[in-house]
Amino acid sequence: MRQTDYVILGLLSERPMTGYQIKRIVDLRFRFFWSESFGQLYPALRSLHAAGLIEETGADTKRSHAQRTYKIKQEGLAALQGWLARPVERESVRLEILMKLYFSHLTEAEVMAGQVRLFQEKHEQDLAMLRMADKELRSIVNDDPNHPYILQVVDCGLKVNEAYLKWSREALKFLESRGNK
Amino acid sequence: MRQTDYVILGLLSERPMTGYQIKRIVDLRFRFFWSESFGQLYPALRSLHAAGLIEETGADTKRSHAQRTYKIKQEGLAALQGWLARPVERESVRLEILMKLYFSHLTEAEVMAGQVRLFQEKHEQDLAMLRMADKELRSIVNDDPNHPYILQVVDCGLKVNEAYLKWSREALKFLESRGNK
DNA sequence: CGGCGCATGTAACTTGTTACATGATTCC
DNA sequence: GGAATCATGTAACAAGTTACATGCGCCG
Repeated sequence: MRQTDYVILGLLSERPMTGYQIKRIVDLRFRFFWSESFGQLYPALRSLHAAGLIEETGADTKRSHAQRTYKIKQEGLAALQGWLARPVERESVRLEILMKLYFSHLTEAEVMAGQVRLFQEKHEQDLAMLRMADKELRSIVNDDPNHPYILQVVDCGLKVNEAYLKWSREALKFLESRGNK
Repeated sequence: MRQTDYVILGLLSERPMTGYQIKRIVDLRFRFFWSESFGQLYPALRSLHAAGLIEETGADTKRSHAQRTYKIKQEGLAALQGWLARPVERESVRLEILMKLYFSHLTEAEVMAGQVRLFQEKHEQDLAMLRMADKELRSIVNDDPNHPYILQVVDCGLKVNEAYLKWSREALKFLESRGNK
């Protein structure tokens, strides 16, 4: 069982879904701390099905590219709960921008400023999306037992992205002052 | 050329080094935003050598497990500078703790609090190391043209880890209040 | 009827980790 | 001479991406 398997089980614990829907949700909601590709998702769904942790609901599973909606089974939920209780194994972060910046005395400050501006734009977008999610969730926080937990996740995103943006502004100020020399 | 190749070129641009020393530096200084394993490093050193971007300095390269000290060549420096100027391609973050938290209405709040405490401890360590690096660098900021840039990198680490810790405290407060119910 | 969005799937490839084997050097 | 640390290397595996092929259903 890989991390991908547990992400799938988690999302299926909310409601039955297709692989495509899972991918959409990961891209939208988990964007700032996770990613999955179809190349991981579809094989993982097959193997979870083969392992009896999820089942297919609905009709025509015969056609080759028919829509497949999966539903979590008791066994799947148990596996998910086991994972939730086990300590985190892999926390991976790779920020190419920081590696570049580390060596950027070898290049023009103005070039590096361009890199930081792109970084800043990306995280401004993330922050905007997180603020929207936060606002919406707060208005329906009591509708579902998992909403308060999701708010915590969003809050981490808010804080980290605010830190990124604050840093971007300062780094840009520094690089721009260098560029003028 | 992969990301690993450029990290190696970057470190060799400071001074000649062995693969082992590169690994040590990545583990210590880049810890909070990067990682490399020996399984990547040694083959990468070979291929950079074969490509003529780095050269071996020193004597006995005949023995099988002899120490190999590599030095960057002009071509290597040019390749590195090219990479620095190209836009960032891959920015990857995977925070298992947030994925777990997202689904943690399915488990005991006290269990999840344990996960957050581990996260908190890890980032307290990172922050302590970053604060030390910051202090030391500030005292010798004019000794080397790359020090001001490295300070920027450290500053990003400081801000992000402070955000993580602030979040951890709040998330713990939330989870502990849930646990008592 | 053409394009778009939904949808599934896989093969080739790249990337990264782990475990292991080996050997050199230093210091007690 | 034994332990720790420095040091190199690889093979097997695991994880992840990309590019491509297929096909459905809806809307204009």
